[in-house]
Amino acid sequence: MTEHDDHRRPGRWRSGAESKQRILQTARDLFGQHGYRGTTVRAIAAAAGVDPAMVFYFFGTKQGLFAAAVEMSDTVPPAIESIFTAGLDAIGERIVRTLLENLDKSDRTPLVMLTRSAPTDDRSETLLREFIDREITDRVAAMLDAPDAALRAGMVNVQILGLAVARYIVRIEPIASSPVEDLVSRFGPLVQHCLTGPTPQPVPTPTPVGA
Amino acid sequence: MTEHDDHRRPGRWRSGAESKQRILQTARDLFGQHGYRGTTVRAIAAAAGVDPAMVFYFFGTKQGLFAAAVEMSDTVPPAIESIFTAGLDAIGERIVRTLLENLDKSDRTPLVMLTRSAPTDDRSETLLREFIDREITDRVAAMLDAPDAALRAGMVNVQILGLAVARYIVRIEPIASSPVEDLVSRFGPLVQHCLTGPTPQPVPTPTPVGA
DNA sequence: GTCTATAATTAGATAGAC
DNA sequence: GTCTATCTAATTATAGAC
Repeated sequence: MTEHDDHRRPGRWRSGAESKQRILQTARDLFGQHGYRGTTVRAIAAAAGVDPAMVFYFFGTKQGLFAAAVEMSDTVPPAIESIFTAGLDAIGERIVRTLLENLDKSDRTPLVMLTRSAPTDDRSETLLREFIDREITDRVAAMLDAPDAALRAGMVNVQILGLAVARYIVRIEPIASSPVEDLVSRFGPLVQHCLTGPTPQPVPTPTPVGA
Repeated sequence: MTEHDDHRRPGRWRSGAESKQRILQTARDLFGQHGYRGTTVRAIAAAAGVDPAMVFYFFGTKQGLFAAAVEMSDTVPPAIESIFTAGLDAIGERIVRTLLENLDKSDRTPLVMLTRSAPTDDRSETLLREFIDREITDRVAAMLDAPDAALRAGMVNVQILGLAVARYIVRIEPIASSPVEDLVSRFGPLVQHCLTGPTPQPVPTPTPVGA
């Protein structure tokens, strides 16, 4: 809804590419709000102001549309790069801030779309796993040379997923409506500790069972 | 599948309650695996070995069945109590261990069912929010007298949700297949720090923007 | 490129026999 | 209580006119 190029060029560009873009944009919105199974092609078509048949004309199947909507990476890439090029110092803060700032301004981001879709759609589950591995785990693990690099990166994934789910999917308070900076000052150090903190002892307190 | 009372009492108990229980059990399994929208009444009936019509006979609607399956709290209650009755000491460990142990032995727990269903079903989203508030946030916040008690409890929610999603929904490695004790020794102190750690400064490093 | 059918399938839900 | 048959509505997807 934000920045629509509504000046329809009369001649050039045959005019079909415009509909395709509107469909994609709308698809990202709805998939991001209701997930894969919760979003119908008809709903997307209606919201985009086109005929349902056009969706299939452009993207073949619903899955094809979803795939196109997911890999449209017009938001994250440039921001993500700057996280890792600055080294391990204060990287926790940068991860949290970048995550929240990107997700706050548009919940039609791949991370949200996939997180909403994964629970009911097997293909989305795989896509989300791959997305997280490629975009986060691999980069984070590559910066560490500790033997437990994978586990530490996994802990960061837990923070990111937990934050995304609590703030954007389930909307739990006060996480859902806290200012970005508040969450950065809380979760930044936490993420930093996951990556560069000391390795904990196996079981400090065995916690005796029973009464 | 674990403990089925298969000795069908000939006369007493009319014999209908048995089917009802089988349906409920199966419903928890499937809702926990595929979420609300990803599970059909017919699939539940088939897996339970009964006719689809019986499901509606007992529970009226699909939503009714889901509600009944969710509020069947046969797993968590006793374990949850012991977490909070032992005070703030090592509570992080207890929270993480209890969570993982309960979820590991049956992913048909309310937490998983709701977390799988919430992203595509509005009613489940609300139910999950209420469940978390009632079962976790309120109890945790009540133990703290700090002014930021709500935020700290929210941070614990992020840990729990992130752990649940990463391990049971999206199955991200190495979180998905790490032994419980490994995760306890990692996330226990983390959760503890969320609750009893020092309050962080607003913005330690303002992170200058641009090049 | 765009739209009007319409096919093929599937899901939730009901009526009524047994 | 249990099952057969069925209704209704919605969905993905296709064929073909314009």
